[in-house]
This record gives sequence, C-alpha cells and structure tokens, in this order.
Amino acid sequence: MKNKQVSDILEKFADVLEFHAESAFKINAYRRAARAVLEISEDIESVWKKDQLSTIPGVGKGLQGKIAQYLSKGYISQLDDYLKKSPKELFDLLSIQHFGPKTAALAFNELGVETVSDLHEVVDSGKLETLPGMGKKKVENIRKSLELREQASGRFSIGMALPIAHHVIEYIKEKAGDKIDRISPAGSVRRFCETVHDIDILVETEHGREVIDQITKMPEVTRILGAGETKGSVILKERFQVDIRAIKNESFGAAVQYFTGSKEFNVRLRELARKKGYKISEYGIFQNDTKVGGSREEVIYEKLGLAWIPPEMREDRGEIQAARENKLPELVQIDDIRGDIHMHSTYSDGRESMHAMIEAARKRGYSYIAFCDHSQTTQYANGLSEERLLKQIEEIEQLNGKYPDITILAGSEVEILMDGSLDFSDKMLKKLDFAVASIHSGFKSNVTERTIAAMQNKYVDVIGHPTGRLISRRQPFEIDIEAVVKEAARTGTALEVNSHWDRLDLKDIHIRTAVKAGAKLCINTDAHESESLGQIMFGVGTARRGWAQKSDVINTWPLEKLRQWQKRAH
DNA sequence: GCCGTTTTCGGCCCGACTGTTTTCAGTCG
Repeated sequence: MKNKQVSDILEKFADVLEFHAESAFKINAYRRAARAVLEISEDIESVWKKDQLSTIPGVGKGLQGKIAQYLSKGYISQLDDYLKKSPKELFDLLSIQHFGPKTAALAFNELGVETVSDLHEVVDSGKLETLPGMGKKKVENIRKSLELREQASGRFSIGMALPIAHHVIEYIKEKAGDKIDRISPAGSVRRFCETVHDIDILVETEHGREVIDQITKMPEVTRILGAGETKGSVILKERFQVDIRAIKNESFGAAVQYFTGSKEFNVRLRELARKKGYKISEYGIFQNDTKVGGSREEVIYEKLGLAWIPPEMREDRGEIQAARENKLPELVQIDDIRGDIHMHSTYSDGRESMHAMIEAARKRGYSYIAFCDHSQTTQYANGLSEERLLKQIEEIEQLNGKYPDITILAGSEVEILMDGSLDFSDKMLKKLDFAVASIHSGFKSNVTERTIAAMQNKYVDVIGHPTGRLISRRQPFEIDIEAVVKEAARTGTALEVNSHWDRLDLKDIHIRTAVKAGAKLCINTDAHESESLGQIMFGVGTARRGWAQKSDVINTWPLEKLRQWQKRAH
C-alpha cells in the first residue's frame, strides 16, 4: 500500500512549489490531491494499474502522469528538477514556525541557507536580520521556534489530549466560573482526531483578559507563548500547547464552528455559503454585510440549508453533500454501548482480577462483558493453556451466579498463527461464548490471507485490532483492507474498533469502508485494568469519524441479538 | 493544476496578527 508515500510526495511537491512561488491555486490542487490519495482505502497502485487514477477527486490529467511516474519509477522528474534548485533541507526548514516559504527563499537566495543548522548560524550571527523585510522581532520569533522545535514533538494522541482539555476546562470553571458562560473544546480534539497538534478551547466571556490571565497561572504551565485579551497560548508540562480564545456571546457559535474545522471542511462550507449569498467567518454568518447569526452553531447550518453535522464528520469527506440531502447517518453514541467484549484479567497479562473488572463494568452500566485473555502461544503475555482456560470458564460460571445484573461471557483472544490456523482447536473454541482472533506475531507474512482464513472459522466472532498498528511506534501490517472487509461482510465476522489510544484500529477511513461494505464492527477497549474501560470513548469517537451507526456495531445490541448473530448459532 | 445545477475559461475561503512598513506582505489557523 503506497498511498501514504504518494500522498507525502505530493505534499512535498506542494511545498517545493510554494518555495518557488508558484500559483497558490496550483499548490492547493497538489495538497487536495495529496489528501484525497490518503482518503481512499483502495491501494493506489491497483487503482493506477486499473487506469482509474482519474476517479480520485482532485486528480486530473497532470497529476495522474506524476503519480504514475512515481509508482512506476520511484520518482517524479519534475519534482527532482525543482529540488535541484532548492535548499537541501527544504522540508525541515519549512516546518519551522514563522519561517515560511517566502522567508526561506529569501534566506536561500541571499545567504545560501540550505539546512536547519545554516539557519541557526545566520540567526545567531545577525545576518538574517540584515535582509530586507526582516527585523529584530521576526528573527527573534524564528530563534524561539528553533528552540521549541528541539523540545516539542509534533503530534500527540487524542488519548492524552482529551483529558488535558477536560482538565483545563475544569480549571477555568473553578477559577473563573463567575466570568464565563459557555466553554467548549474545539479543533481536532472536538473532532476526535486520532492525533492532535494542539488543544483549542473556546470560552464565552466578557472578561477575556482576566480569564486568559487565570490560564497562565495554571500550575502545569511551563511556558507562556502569548496572553492577550482574546487569545492566550501556553505550553503545559513542556509538551502540550493549549490555545484559549475568549469570545463574546454573539459570536460564540460561529467561533466554535470555525475553530472546530477541519480546515478542508471550512473551505467547503464557505464555498457553499458564497454560492448561497452568505459569508461566514468566526464572527458569524452574514448576508449583504448584515449579520444573520453567530451565537449558536446550529444557526449557521440552518441558514445554509444543511442538517447540523457532528464534529467527528467534519473532514470534507462528503458530509456536506449528505447534510444537504438530509442523509447524514445517525452516528453511534457512547451510551449505545451495552458491553465491552475484549478485556483482559490477571489470568493472562491484565493487571486486575476478573472481579475488579466486573465491578468497573457494572459501574458503567454494561449489561454484558467478555473476558478475552490471551491464548496459549502468546507466551510473553502469559497466554492461557487449554487447562487454564477451562479453569477460567469455570470461574466465570460462578461469577455469573454472583452478579445477576450483568452477563459475563467466557472468551479468548485467540492467536492467528503463521498458516492462518488458530492456536486453540475448534473443540476448545466451542466451549467459549465468544472469540476474538488477532495477530501478534508474523506481521510481515501473508497477513491478509491469514486474517481471511480466521474469519472463515465459525467460532471466530471478531478480528482484533485488524491492522496491528501502534500509532506512536509501529506501522500497520501490509493488509488488504478491501479484501478483509469484503470477507468480514460475507462470513458475518465483526471487525474490531480497538479503543486503546495508541491503536484506534480500525481507523476512521477503514471503518467507513467496512460500513459501506456492510461489515459489522465491535468497539472494545482491550482493557488491561479497570480504569481503561473508560477509553471506550476513543473507540466510539473513531467509529463516528467512520460514519458508523448503532446498527453497525454488534456490542450496541442486546445480548440475545448478539448471540443470534454469531456464526456458531447457526 | 482542477473543475463545471451560473463556467471547457475563469474562477479557486477568510480573517487575524505581526512586524515591517507608510500601505502591506508573510504566516498562521
């Protein structure tokens, strides 16, 4: 699957064009195409081989040729020509804040700045400051960015960001509750993106300066990037950037809409607004310079003739069209989840007893759960032998007697072996209520075929974390999602949406593919301690980003329906 | 470079902030 590589090279092409001051519209066309390539779940190489590159939105004649050249030869000659006339570390240079393409071109042409360390040098020597249009403050900003670049690391997980956002919101409510009205997260946190760059929080207040002053006094603040009347920006714990904006009542809805994004979504929405004779900004929606809305987000959608679009869908993936036709899906919600059917206990590598996990599940109001501890070949995770699994089944029977308000299912996270077989016999699997089949080794060997083989087993209900990625440190398997999804729909096997913040696997666009194909999903936490059951919200958020409805998700169903659905039932 | 329920040519989202200027360019979101 080379979609990521193709997308990256188109982004780089756009950067280079920007450096060489080509038309902004042309640059934008490259970026749109880069994004579109990433959005399709089909392998770009097979699309190309079928001669269907033109079906990708934003890919016309010119880009088709470039993508084809990249896929067949591994380079784009026109890009290479540009690169010859560009700084060696152009892409690193452009990633520095306040050092955009124009400044980079100036520094390259006048001072021969080719690398980040060249830039360090001309900043320190004062040479940069001598260039036309440059001054003390500009150079100082660049110097700060260089410094920050060394400590801050790009994007971090929604699993870390959301609790921080909630913490900041609680802090503001506590310290300045009397000065604020509404308060909301915005940006990628509100959209439940899998990773975020910074945390945006909007506050409705008439006392912007005071509220923002409060934020800068938070004990976790390690650096104040700015603090004014309408905007404050701080770094928490040397890592997380939090931007707070103080908004007046009459603009709050427009601001929440605007700062929630995504950028691509906003662009589309504004295009539509323009066509309908409106103009929208973060201050409101205007008709002939008269403000016709702004306090409430919903009004903007109403004026444009759209159903309100849930934040998780705002990615310019067809949701505006759907909202126009009143065909938005009714997305699955966290309260729809009736049970978590992939969790671990001290039987394998969980940190808490079954008893503790059950108590936590009851607190969440679940009506059923399944223990799916690791199976015998997963030695490193203290996987269960048949003998120990039988013992666990027995204990679960007793626990069911003890807890009449929740049904505890005996399951296993059974291993998909190198040849596609499972590491428990059918005879053993038959004794269980539920089975999740996963791959934990042999990441590079026939993953698609092995997964398909596992789905053909009548005792396998769910494929666990189907692509195996770890967001912070491991690439997904080379797996043919289209093929897996098709087989999942055909065999009646659900695909897991693993809620762990570092997995979120399946990811949003794959979920969308699955839903379209009629495959079922199962949103689980894979919890190894009771506290992690709360992570279900990240799985639900990701499923919503994939347009999943309640009916698509098997663990929103009553237990009876779930049992009926299982292959083993017929 | 892409695209078409106003267009096959002429459009392509919007505004704030900053710093450098004396009317605006660059950067960012």
